[in-house]
Amino acid sequence: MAREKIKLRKIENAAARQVTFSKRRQGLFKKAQELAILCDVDVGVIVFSSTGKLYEFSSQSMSTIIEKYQMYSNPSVQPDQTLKKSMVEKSKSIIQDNDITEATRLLRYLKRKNIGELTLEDLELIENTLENGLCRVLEKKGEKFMEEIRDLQLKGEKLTAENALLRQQVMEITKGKENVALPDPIVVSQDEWQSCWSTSSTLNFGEYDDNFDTSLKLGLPFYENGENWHSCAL
Amino acid sequence: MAREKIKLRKIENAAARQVTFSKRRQGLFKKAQELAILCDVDVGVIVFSSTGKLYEFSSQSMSTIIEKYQMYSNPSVQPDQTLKKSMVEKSKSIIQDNDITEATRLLRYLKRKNIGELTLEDLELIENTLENGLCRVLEKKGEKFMEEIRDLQLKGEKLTAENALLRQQVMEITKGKENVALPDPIVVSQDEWQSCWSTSSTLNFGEYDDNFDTSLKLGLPFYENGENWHSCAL
DNA sequence: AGCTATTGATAAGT
DNA sequence: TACTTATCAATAGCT
Repeated sequence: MAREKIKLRKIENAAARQVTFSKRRQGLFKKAQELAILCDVDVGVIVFSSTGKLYEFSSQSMSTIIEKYQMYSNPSVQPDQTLKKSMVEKSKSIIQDNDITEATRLLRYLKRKNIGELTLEDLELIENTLENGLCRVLEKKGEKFMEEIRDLQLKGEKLTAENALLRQQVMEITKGKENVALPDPIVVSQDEWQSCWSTSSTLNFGEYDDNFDTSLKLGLPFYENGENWHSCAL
Repeated sequence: MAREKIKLRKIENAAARQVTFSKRRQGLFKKAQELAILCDVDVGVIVFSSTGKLYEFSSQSMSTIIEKYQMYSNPSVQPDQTLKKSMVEKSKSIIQDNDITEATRLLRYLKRKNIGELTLEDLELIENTLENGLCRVLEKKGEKFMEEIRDLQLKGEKLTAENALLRQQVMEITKGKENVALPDPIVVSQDEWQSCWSTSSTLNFGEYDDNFDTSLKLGLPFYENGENWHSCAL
């Protein structure tokens, strides 16, 4: 945000990176401070430099904030019984979301139509779809998806933790009591749990991608090699 | 920083304060994100609204950062062991899929360009994108996402079942032995588990999104409006 | 939710 | 390392 726009990616020059780190860290803390005061909220910011050094800002005490955070994200509750059967159904209905369906239908229509035959109406339809439908919907979907996944992750963590605790209890109780017959617990190993992510890595279309538009905000040219794209203001 | 300068003190008007809170919270998270990427550092931000609602951003997993923080400020305490920390990262990479990025970049461009100015070349590009990229990719992406979620669900079910079994074991063993002292298990209730579909409770970034689109399908790239790692890329 | 006039943050340069 | 300044980015007040 200054003499030149910079791309949102790791600054390679170490010195420059250090300078930027100082400046932006200050800026971030200032913003946090302002947010806390203006809006009367609690804010905590933790930064670990690449060398492992800790920088922090908090409107109140950091430990208080962390405590609150942990209480919030790890509330202990009541025992459970059944499983969550409705989830799959939920998933299904989710997938056939209306807006997406509409948008996809449009796109399919466009695909069939000869490109030369597109009318202005078609184009406006495209734009409207993109503008009012797809973009926002997809955006929300991305967010929502991430929330769902993170939520599931949290639940999984809790369950795993509880699981470990329970298993430990059983171990302790039965210590030295080989006469106590117990059914083998169904165990989901941590490996298996984690594998649900590593197996899905094959589902990743690309690796970490440098082509990714990391420029700050809008305004970068788009398809830098295609001459007819140069003029576009994203 | 706008039409008028404001004083650095609590905004008295509740409505205005709420609006500012939304805007600046987004801004703060964006700044945090930029700092993390540009300077290759770990950043965690926790915000508690005055109503007690949690908002957070973290470049890695928040629990990792908090662990590090506690280790740093209290080296004697060895924090609990690693759960699936890489999952959030994985999620991020999933969201940053390449094809999607390309396709949505095109759409973003189209959104800005005056519809009348589209050249034939543009139109061909649209078609190609739609034909080869968007539809198929988005579909695939939706599937993948669902797979991820289903996978997590399965793991969760297994864990839940195992927990129930373990708890039963503990109950039986300790039956009539009130002298056996056991820590209370951390339990995730069914309600809570299910609620991960109906609410975005703990990790919700939006404020009053009653019209929030609960449908899910596609995850889209990354970073534009300052939402942390999920956002519109169109 | 969008839209701008302004203020604020900051990348380079000194 | 700190200061300066041209630019880019965030956002306050409105609609």
